[in-house]
Amino acid sequence: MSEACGHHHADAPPGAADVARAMQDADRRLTAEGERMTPSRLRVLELLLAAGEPVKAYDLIARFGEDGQPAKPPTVYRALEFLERKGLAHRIASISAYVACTSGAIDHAAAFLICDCCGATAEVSAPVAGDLARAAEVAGYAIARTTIEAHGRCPACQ
Amino acid sequence: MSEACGHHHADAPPGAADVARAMQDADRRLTAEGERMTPSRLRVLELLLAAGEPVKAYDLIARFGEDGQPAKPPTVYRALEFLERKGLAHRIASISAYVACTSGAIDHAAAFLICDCCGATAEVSAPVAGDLARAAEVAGYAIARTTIEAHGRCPACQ
DNA sequence: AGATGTGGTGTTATGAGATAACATCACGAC
DNA sequence: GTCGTGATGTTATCTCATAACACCACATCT
Repeated sequence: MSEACGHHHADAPPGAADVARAMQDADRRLTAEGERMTPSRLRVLELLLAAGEPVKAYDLIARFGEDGQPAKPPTVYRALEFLERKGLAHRIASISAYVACTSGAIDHAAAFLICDCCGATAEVSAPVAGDLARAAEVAGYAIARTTIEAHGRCPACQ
Repeated sequence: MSEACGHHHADAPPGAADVARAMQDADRRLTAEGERMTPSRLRVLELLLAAGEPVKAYDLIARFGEDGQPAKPPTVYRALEFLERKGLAHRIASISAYVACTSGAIDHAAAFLICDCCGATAEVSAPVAGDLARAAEVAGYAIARTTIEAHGRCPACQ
């Protein structure tokens, strides 16, 4: 996740208690909606939450087994697709990575600030809806979803 | 480039004269800047301009030779990197495709409206700079470049 | 002219990201 | 209990992108 600035310094990852709480919240919410929070889906969510920063799919695959056994790619990609569909995770296209959603809102258009130095990301909720929606209206497009990713340096890396 | 809507209808591609003119403009401008507009670079630019919509890298590779001979991947990826660096092309991360720049401005932050049905795209210039810049400032991030891509349906596909 | 530095190209090979296809399984509804 | 639906396991493959290294073109300096 890091680049040429020489000093690596990711955010402190969330503690195990935070991860467990977020997982329980998600589990309860989705189960109430009639969705199936299966072990694979919970495990991928756990890995994303524990990382606290964007993670590559193949890193998830490698970390999947408790005992160091990797998962098969479709196992993880299917879980990611589910989590993304349910608003628990986001794909960051510009770096081909995935991150747990840190916004309380569901069904939200997310935007990301991504540090090219240390890999930290900040999720900011839909700061651009107004402008972009206006541009789309002028052009006659009906927008279904957006990918908004800003790259640069986080406060610590400047 | 198209999806499940059943009716395929890309924009009419630009005519050969338009392509030739755009290539000459780019050639003159960059040559004046001391850059080398080599045959590979011109060819990739030509393919992008002629397509008039986002093109996958391996489609460019396949179409590269006049006689149907494909290029080697690095040839095309190097040209794309150059064209993107010079503001003549953009990568659209959410669909892993490349498109010729249709904005007159150089050094601009581009945003795209992408039709998931027919693959048409509209480049709109940095409609979001204000909002996103504000969010970045609040979070303390120094932004260097942005990826802004909105997916949905173009007027013709609705 | 000859030396040399920089940037571009050709080529081989491989790494990284993602999905197709098909068999099997779990579970609720009827 | 059988049937449909959605999840999973498994194999294989496809797509996207780059590393590494040799060689070449061209400008510049002496």
